[in-house]
Amino acid sequence: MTREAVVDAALDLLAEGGLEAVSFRRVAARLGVSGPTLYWHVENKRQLMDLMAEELLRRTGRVYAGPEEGQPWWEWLREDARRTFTALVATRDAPRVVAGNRPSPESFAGIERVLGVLVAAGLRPGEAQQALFALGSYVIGSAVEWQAEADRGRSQPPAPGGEDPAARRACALAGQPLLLAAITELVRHPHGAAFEFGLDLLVEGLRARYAGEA
Amino acid sequence: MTREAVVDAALDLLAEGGLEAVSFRRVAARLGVSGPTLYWHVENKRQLMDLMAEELLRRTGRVYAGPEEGQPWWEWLREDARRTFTALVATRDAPRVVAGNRPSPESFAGIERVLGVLVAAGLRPGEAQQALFALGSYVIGSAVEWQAEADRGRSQPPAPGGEDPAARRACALAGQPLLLAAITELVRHPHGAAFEFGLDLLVEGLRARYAGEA
DNA sequence: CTTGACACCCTAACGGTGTGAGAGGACGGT
DNA sequence: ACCGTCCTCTCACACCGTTAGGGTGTCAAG
Repeated sequence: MTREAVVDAALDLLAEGGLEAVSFRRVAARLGVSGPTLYWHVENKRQLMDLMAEELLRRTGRVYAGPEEGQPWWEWLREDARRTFTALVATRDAPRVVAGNRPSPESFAGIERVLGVLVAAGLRPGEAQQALFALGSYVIGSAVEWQAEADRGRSQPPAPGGEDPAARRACALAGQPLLLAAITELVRHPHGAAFEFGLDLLVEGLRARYAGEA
Repeated sequence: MTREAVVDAALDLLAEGGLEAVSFRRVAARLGVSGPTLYWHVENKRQLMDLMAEELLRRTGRVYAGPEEGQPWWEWLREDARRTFTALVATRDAPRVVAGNRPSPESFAGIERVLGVLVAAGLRPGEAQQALFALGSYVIGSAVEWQAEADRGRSQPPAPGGEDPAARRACALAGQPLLLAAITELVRHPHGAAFEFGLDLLVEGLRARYAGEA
């Protein structure tokens, strides 16, 4: 009955039933423990959420680990963002849990390492931090938006216009030809294409701005 | 006692006490009405949140209005994102309310107009939509992150290290010299600088990619 | 003038939530 | 044998979203 076990149980509940399924009583029940007992291991619900966010980020696979041998820093930034995004989108409501959680003191060392890489590439420390902030904001913003759309699709599938999805879209978007064209164009792409588009803008912008100074 | 009044009261409560201060009973009390009465005007709490998000976006000042005469599309994109960001950051918890709300059907017309502008600039409809998605995700992601930090500063000001903020930072970040350098560098900038950095990357990336084809 | 329909509001209540207070059991050191 | 510390319990509070059902008022039709 450690604090880790509590966080694990909470994350299990999150994966199964979404954010609203995570309650103190339910987490306790899953551990064979009754309600307020959790207050011995965890200070707050807020703190539990923070711990969950931290653990979720840790499970995305060695975030802030640093680039591999011979890998350009921009490629590494891109891949790290991509991995975080897919991991967040994979488990239900994970983006909403992670959103707005400042890295814990123990993550500072990792951030420090990444800043080191970027500073070695020619960025000033402030620029490096801004770049990290921009990438992080974009990743979690995209993940939140993405999951919200997934939830919507799960709750209101009864749309008029028949069974064919294309026909339904055409019916719903009558009068907005460009939106219709955009969506039918995007439907052919893999699911993460919209995310990749902005990611490419950010990373390539960084590369164009700072590459070659290392 | 219209639905608009309910949403207005809810937004007042949000501005005063944050998201957790917005409850059906409190909104009703502010309107001189008792609890479940709201169910006559509003279907759900979820729907109330959606309406609040919609109204919040509307109050950012004519979003999706279209560029002004002689204004390049990229400048207009940038300014629109900036206005939305500052408006969201201005009222407490507004980012969390807005995050993950798909534009209502009535906003489709506005989106259609923006897509028209971008398509006229040479983007394909799918690209235009991806650009809008990227900008929107970045804006709300930044706003959420930003406000979360503001909340944190409000809740845990008792930090060790004395009164001087700089000394406190130096104490807290001992061992992370680059982070310390980054923060002391950023403290001199206006508060929106970190947001502006990523916004510039996105907008300039779009401009470099598609300008001149119009 | 009466009657009925409808819009709007009420109270009572249910099950759930986060959280606090205090009691009690297990266990190791003195 | 006693104490203190860890851990869990029960009980209780105040609040939450939501449902059910019973009222008022206004207003049109008979």
